Amino acid sequence: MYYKKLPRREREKLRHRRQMLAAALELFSEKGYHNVSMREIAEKAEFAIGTLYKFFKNKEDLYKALVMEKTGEYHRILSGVLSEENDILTILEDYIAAKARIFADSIATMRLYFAETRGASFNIKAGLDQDVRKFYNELVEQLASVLEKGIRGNVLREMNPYYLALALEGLTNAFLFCWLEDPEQHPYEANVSLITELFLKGCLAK
Amino acid sequence: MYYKKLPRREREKLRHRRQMLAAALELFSEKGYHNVSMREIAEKAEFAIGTLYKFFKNKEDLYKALVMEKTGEYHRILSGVLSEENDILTILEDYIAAKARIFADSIATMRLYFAETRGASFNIKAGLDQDVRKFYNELVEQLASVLEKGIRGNVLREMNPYYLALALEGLTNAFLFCWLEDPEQHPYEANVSLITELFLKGCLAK
DNA sequence: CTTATTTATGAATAAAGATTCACGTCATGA
DNA sequence: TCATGACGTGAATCTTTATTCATAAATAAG
Repeated sequence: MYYKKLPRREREKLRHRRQMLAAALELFSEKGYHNVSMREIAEKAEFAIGTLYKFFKNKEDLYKALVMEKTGEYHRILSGVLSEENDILTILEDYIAAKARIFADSIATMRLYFAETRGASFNIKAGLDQDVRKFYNELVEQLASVLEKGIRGNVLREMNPYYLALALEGLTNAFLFCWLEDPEQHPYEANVSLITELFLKGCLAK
Repeated sequence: MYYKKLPRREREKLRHRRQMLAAALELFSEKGYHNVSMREIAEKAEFAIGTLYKFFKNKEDLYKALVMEKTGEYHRILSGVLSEENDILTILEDYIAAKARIFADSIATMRLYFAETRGASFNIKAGLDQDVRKFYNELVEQLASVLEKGIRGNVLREMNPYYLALALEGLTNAFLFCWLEDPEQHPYEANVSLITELFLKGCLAK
């Protein structure tokens, strides 16, 4: 384990950095990029403004670091699920459930994540935009290739796998948004099987 | 026709107001609320800043007027489709297609609309948020009640109609977003039937 | 203990942008 | 033609932040 080797000073520095990012996450996800000031972040993290600037070149840099870090985590998990050796249907259910778990773990991150990937990425000038999109597109592509395998194996019917992936994303996201707005009224976990069913069999009677 | 009765002065005033809103729409939808200045809007509309403030109390007021106006239009159309006397399947296809048409008509408005309803509404402090959400929720409820009719008529299978409406929204929105990002690569119109099929029959083989 | 180095601080600076308002300009009616 | 009120103007003001930097505190090295 690398971090054990690091001298105390270094470890502290990393911890401070994490604290700053945690404070920033909470604020950004609640109020959005432009409605949060560096002063606010500094106060919440219990550091001086100047200290923030020792760690991050500027506000955009801080934001980018935050989003990239969280996006990376998120995608690593989902990508892992999609790489399992299970059969398609199991993978799909796992994927849908994994999304639920990630959301449950950290609503704040999710808000941020969606603001970036789904909102027309108005929050920030440029640059980040591209990087996050890349992550997201990779995930959709990976999902598409899993679905394609299902199609080739005659488990799923013949259709454009990319669009199918898109559909699944749209479906799950709709429920996740709904859940975000009113967590106890619309629990996502409870709907995992509904989503799976709907995706596989549609809503037509019989 | 009311506007004919209005004295010329009044009509001009209304036209000016529209011009300002049009300029604002273009800018906001392209760069987002916080990255557009009142000066910019004034210049684009070819008025002085002071004039803008004669029409709108402040920036937020202008934004709100804009979003509410466009949201109203959008929902009036979709609500109309949902109120037709046709059978469920026809209504559904019409609905999906109507969404396509609206999007095609004005990408700018759509960006704005989604930034408000789907992005966690970071763009603006409050107030608007609620009003727009209300519009959106009404629409989903209306869609749900149409779907419910379909369920009662045994055309669709037994399930929570609200969640079904949610699913359809998610599905269509995913494709619309995709189209927004790359209009010629992923034409939405071309996918209307794919969406309908998928929604009704799912993707399971046989 | 002294010096050097690294890290933390927050008052001061600078820039951006929202909002105001005292003043022109134009149309209307007497 | 002149008076009046509605409309339009944009320089000046007022706020709000992002960002810098001289200084202090903490830590490590000798």
